[in-house]
Amino acid sequence: MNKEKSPRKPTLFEVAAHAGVSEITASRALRGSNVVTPETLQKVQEAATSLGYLRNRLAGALAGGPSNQVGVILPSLSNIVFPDVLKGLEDRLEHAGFHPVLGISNYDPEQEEQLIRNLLSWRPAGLVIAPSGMTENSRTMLAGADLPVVEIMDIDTDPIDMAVGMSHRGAGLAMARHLIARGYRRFAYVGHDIARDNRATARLDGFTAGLNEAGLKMVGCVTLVEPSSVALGRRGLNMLLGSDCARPDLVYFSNDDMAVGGVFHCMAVGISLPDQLAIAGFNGLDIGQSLPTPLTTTASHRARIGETAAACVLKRLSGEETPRMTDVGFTLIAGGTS
Amino acid sequence: MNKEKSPRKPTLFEVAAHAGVSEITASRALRGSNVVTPETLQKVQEAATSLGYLRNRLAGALAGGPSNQVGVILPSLSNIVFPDVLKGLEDRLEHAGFHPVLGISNYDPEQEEQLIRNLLSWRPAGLVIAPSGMTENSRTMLAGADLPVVEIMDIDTDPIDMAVGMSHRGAGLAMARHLIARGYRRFAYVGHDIARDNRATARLDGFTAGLNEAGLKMVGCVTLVEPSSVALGRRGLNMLLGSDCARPDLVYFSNDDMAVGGVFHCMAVGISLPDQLAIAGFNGLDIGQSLPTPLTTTASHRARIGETAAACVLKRLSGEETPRMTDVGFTLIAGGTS
DNA sequence: TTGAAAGCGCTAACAT
DNA sequence: ATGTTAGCGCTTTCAA
Repeated sequence: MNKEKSPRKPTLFEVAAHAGVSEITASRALRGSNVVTPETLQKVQEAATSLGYLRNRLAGALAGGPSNQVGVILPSLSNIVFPDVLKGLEDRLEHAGFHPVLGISNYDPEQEEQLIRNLLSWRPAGLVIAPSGMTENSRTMLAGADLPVVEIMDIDTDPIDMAVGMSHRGAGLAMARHLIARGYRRFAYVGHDIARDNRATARLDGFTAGLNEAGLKMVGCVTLVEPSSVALGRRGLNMLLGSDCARPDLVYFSNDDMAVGGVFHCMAVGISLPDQLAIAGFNGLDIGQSLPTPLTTTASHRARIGETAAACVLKRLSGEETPRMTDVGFTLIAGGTS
Repeated sequence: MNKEKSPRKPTLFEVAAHAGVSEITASRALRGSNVVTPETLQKVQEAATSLGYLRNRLAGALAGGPSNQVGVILPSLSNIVFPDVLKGLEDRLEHAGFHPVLGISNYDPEQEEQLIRNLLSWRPAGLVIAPSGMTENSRTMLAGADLPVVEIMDIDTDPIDMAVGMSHRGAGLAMARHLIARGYRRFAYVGHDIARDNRATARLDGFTAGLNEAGLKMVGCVTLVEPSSVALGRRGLNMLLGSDCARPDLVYFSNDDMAVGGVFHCMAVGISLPDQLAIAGFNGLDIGQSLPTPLTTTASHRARIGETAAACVLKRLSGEETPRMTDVGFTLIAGGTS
């Protein structure tokens, strides 16, 4: 396969020759311009099909035509959160015939900078990024690149161009207030590698602020320097309860994966929820809501963030006005684990 | 932002002029050719930095330079399976400075064909695809495109160029044999939208074949025409047990998401696992293994499939020999739910 | 080690 | 409605 030296792919020139028109007419026809007559359109289409012509967008974009590529930089694909965002993005982009060109930064500003440089070198139509501590260079490149740039997930900081997301600090704060109103007083926290995930940090900040408002503070805290997972949450809760801190009445987890792990730990060792211990998470994943007792959590609208970000790029490209900030909000879910 | 008419980005020509060399020398320097002297290299790099030069790979690729884009077509991003594959792919590609350009086919052959056409029009260096019933046109385009093409997930059919995956039929068969050896006899199945997911179908085929070997057949079967999810598995098991089929002693689910839903249903209604009912899934997800009772399942090596596929593309590009078929295998996990 | 020439395949701009 | 001209910014020969 692919061994015989290919007889060079037909170009627009060949197609035009076969159809008996000029190159530019063939180009217009194939791109669906409405100035070509139906007859020429058909001739060109037939020529293209019979020759097996395949458009070369490299040349098209270089010559000043539009690109349909959108750079997308995400910190990770390890849990379902960013795939959900990507799904929303892809969905909306695909409807417009656009494609995401993907880069994963691993929460590393240096890698992120490298990715930005790399992706921009393809002259994409737009860029969507879930920032991981952008460097000065990163900001400069994006600000100077003259394309729509959407920073996603968080709206707690000022964006270079546009931002779509929610306030993670606000989510933590709302959850704290909700739980305090329900009567909980002795709070503990189980988190994952928080140094790199500043959105989790923002939630914890907000949560802590909520406790402070009521004159409370954490009675215990376990942070494990690993990526979040169900297994890690299970282990984390086990550590927390084994430590000599005051027995908490509610444990706030850095996200739902972790919280589900906490629920499983309780099931395994016979702690009854929510009487003996209450649990809250963040994200509103399917898995948490399908538990025998649905998880108390905050639903983040991940797919909607992706869709909205894509919409912002597309709108800007079509010359429409776009909001600088879009808050997709969050939804507190008062489940059965609290 | 982005409003002032941009003063046109500096091109290689500007960089070369600043460095006092020719365009081609600047090009060679910036691409890390080892024929330029260290002095010229430095001059060029300085010029590039001071001008804020950003390489244009559109032009580079059009002029015959290499592309570092790899088309990736997946059927879905809705559960963690394909993101895991994508993660493996991205990881390996990124190390080589390559980027996936993504398309989601939604298990639809027509969309898939459109995506192939679209992605190929960017003249990527390679293409990785989890096929969803490729059309004749799709096969023709891929066979004629003269680039490395890797079909992933399944190795039960003959690939156009290369294939990386596992035998889903074999996985179903192995699970059936294992369970029969453990003494189970009354099997039922709960599945999701199987018409579109032919890998799930292949597993079921294999599983059924295993039953046949032992002179057994399914005592019950529920198939719900929706994407798989924990919630759906829970619902599916509820329906199965409410139907008038013979009471099964083991339920095989179309995947782990579904199976975990089944486990949750049992927990909720007080069916004890595995005494009253046994459950088996497929994929070996973290969530299943973190259950109070770890799930019996077959681990698929998803990230490894992605990594291997990327490696195949990269190898082929560097002129090395590549295997036509790579079987990454699967691992049966005898958990506590059976 | 460096450079000059020639194009990659297409599209915008300006005719006609 | 169609065509002509002139590049887009780079890299591959081929030469010096």
